[in-house]
Amino acid sequence: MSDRKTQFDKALLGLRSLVMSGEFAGSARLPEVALSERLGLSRTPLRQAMDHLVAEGLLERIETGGCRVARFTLDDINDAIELRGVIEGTAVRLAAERGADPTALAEVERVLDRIDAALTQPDHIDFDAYISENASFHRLLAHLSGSQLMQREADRVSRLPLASPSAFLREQELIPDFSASLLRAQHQHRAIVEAIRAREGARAEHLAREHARLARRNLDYLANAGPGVATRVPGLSLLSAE
Amino acid sequence: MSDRKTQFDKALLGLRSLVMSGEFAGSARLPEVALSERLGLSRTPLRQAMDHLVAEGLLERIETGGCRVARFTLDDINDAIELRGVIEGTAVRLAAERGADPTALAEVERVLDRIDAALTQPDHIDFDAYISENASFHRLLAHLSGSQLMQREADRVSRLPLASPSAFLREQELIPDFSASLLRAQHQHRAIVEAIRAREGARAEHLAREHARLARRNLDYLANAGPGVATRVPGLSLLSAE
DNA sequence: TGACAGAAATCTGTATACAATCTACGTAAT
DNA sequence: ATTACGTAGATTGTATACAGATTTCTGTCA
Repeated sequence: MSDRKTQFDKALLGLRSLVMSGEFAGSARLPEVALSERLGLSRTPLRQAMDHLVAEGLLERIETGGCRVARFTLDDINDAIELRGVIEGTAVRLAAERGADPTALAEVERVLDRIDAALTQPDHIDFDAYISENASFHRLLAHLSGSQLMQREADRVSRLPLASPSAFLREQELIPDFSASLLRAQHQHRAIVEAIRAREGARAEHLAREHARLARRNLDYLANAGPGVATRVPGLSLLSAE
Repeated sequence: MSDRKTQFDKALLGLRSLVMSGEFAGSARLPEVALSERLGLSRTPLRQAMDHLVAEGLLERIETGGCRVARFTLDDINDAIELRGVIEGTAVRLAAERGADPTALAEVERVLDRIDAALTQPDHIDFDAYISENASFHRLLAHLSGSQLMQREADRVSRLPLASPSAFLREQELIPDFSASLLRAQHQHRAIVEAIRAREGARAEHLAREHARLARRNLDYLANAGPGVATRVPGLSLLSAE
């Protein structure tokens, strides 16, 4: 079965969340024995997980051996978001150019309907639903290209630290005009799908790029919102002062 | 020292070249013990290397355990080349928009001069020099953006199977009009740098995308050139019939 | 007091041992 | 003949042991 939890999976999830929590955010080396004991497994799967996170960019190798938590500037994260926009943009352009599978398109629109439902309840936006459906939308979007590679790379770039489409969605109460921004985002969602249907590749690409920029606004705001916020947004503590 | 050859490095290089040679191209599982003995190391660094090649896309995991050599369609490789064009295009666009470091720009132009020198000798094109300088050019190009992330990702996408800027350069004698194509490529190189200097981001981006398309032409030709060629071009034997 | 050398302790990279799982083959039943 | 099943062998995932390198600590000397 593919959903069998292996020790490596445990190590990966556990280590990632430990790192994102900021507990090891200094530039010290990650101690393998201590971590493996803490996670309840041996060094072998832990080191596997460390390799994986180095590839993801969350950790960086130390010349003399071992890893440390990587540090990011605001520019780094903005670049990562930009790159996500570019790759998602390419996926939707290819979907438009090559023609998307109607079944997949229909499924995307069902997701968009559910997002509408989450947003249009007056006085009560269902944030949890939005977050989960938004993630689905972005996953399905890459799928529309019909290219396994695009799907994989879009997925990958979303895992870059703080570049995910959902990175800042949990911080509703911290960001001003947040629900207005969600409505704008959903409008862009619709426009992207419309462009794909109309085989307007360039338009779809530009829309996807612009869509990613919404995350930059939120990031910039949170980064300047003072130190108290850093501890509440997972991963934000990895931001170095420049 | 960072140039200390570790067992993992040996495993990575050895395994990659074994896989690219096509010897294991069937869909059978890669036997770890046999491979580790053959490469003269233990299973630990070998498995590390396998993880790395899975992330690179050269191997794929098997549900029930272990890895096999991934198989590619022509479409897969064309997508990889397209993606390389997109990412290199983004890097040069950012370089143009943000302004490239003059020192780095000067170095890029020195490389271009050396490519000219390799190409303009009548009756004798220095292919080896071209290959090496071309690789330098592409590496430096990503560097111009000033973004570490772009550099890393451009590097990464060049390692996708058969998507590297140099993937088909060694097959000069197999491809018709090859030297003409090299001249065209160099013309595009110059234009890209010119666009960066002029801060013409969109132009730089489009040029880089178009530049990547040159590789697609070569790929399409080699893929249809019959079975004899597959054994001569490293990695081409991984192409599945569709 | 500060710098430096050397030794002790710690830690990583690698090899190997082990257990759970998968694969393959052979046997039996339909 | 073909399918189901069970067992034996092989193979992976994981833990642990070990050696070399690195960091840290301590004591000495300037």
